[in-house]
Amino acid sequence: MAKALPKRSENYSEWYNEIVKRADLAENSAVRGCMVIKPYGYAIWEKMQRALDDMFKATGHVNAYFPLFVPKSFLEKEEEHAEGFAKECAVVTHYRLKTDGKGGLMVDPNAKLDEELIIRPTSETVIWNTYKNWIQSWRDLPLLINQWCNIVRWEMRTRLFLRTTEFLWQEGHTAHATEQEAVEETERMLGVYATFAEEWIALPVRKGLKSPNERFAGAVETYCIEALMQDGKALQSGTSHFLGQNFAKSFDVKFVNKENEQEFAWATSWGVSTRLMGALIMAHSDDQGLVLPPKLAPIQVVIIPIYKSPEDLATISTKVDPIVEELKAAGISVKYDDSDNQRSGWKFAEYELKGVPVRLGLGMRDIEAGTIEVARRDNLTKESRPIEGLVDHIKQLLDEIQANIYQRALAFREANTFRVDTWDEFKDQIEKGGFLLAHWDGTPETEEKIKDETKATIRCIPLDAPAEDGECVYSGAPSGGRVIFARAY
RNA sequence: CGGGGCGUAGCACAGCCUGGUAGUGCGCUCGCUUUGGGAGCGAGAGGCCGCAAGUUCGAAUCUUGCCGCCCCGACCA
Repeated sequence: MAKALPKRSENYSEWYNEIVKRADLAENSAVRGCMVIKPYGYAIWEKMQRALDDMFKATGHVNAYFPLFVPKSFLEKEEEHAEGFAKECAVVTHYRLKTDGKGGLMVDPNAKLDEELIIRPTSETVIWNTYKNWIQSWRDLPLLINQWCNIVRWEMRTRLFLRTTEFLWQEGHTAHATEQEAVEETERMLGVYATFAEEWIALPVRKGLKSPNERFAGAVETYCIEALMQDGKALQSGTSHFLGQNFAKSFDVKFVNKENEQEFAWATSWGVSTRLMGALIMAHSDDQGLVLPPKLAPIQVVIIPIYKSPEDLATISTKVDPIVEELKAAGISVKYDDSDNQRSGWKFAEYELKGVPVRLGLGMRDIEAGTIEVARRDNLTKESRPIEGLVDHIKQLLDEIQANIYQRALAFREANTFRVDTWDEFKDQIEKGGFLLAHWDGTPETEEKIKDETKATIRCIPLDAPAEDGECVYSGAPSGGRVIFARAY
């Protein structure tokens, strides 16, 4: 018997790593900090990409592609941006190798680049350098572009999907004629991310603003969605930045407005990454493995035959084939696993590990009775029901599972969101995890001290927070509303 | 870059302290029996014990150096 997964409650981090590995999502590569996304994991990512891309298109965006390399001089143009990213950049300094005469290779010292190239940690600079040529008049605006690509951030420590040296993401970069339009775009895309998280990943998120400390380097305002994982830690799942005119000024992107005046363009940028895969895994999975929301499952329904002889299998297959066809015709992705190299019990466990939302089991006993076994991954229940009307039932069931895992995650978050009013309560509760709603005096100093003492950061200032007078949980200074504190990934 | 740990079969590990023929489980191959929740029994195949030097009659084991990986911190989506 294969080794059981570590228990979620005992060693969350090991449990997470095992699921990633055993469900065939990804593995560490031989390259430092980089990950190999395996076909099954990539299939889920592709579904995310497709859904997001449709949402971007529906909001007027188009895709394009910009270079991987950022000349150093580009990166240094926006001062805060440069400072924020300087510490985590991979730098290309040479363009050629040569043989060293001992069977190895060495960097050719004669092939030093005049200007170093940074492997993009994000593309604001390359893109705004290009936008300079694309934007002349208010008629060129808004410019609504997205790119799907890889980026590199040289982090000290990495974790599969949550933080890898290289990762996949999309980054939207838009230019607008007015501040208001840009702010609206920033908020619109935050809304798109929240909708995607909730409707597709079944992940409830809190929308909010980052505190100045946590703001994106070079942004005027950073909006984010924050989710709560099952171990009580927060995961920043997407960000949308209002960049003001910072990049337009740095890259001299001016347009002539309707009043015939020169004006700097207003910018936004927004991104989500393969980190969403980490969110998906951590939010829903259990001690049996991954739990996939039906909308993102590469295989929504798996059918497993239970048989003793090849003759039985043939009989079962005759019964299964039309079911497969009907499910496909209904737009449901289905796999009939009639492979003969594993026993049915093994297959049950395997597809549970991989998070397949619905499993159908069909054996000779069912054939005599005209029934089929329907098992749900989300709550691990199963029932025997007539084959009659199966497809409609499954359609409904998939919707129900999607809704159920969302509700479950929401209930978890609500049960782990606490209003905290004293510093003692704060210190006590932060050890147990969860979102802490507390008053904050609005100063970076207080935020920093809280972080030093408890490792908790302000995840966001919620957009829907009601105004509420109170006293800062740390300093006692007056505060106009509660913010969300948590320990974060 | 600091603090800890680990490199032995495809994978997970024991053996090391106290030097003496290379082990276990999973997986793999073959056979028989099984098959409604990760099958059982039997027989096999598979190793430069991370690399290098040293000590010794003899090193997986002791010593030194190097390389690699993991965990914890600093960094961070």
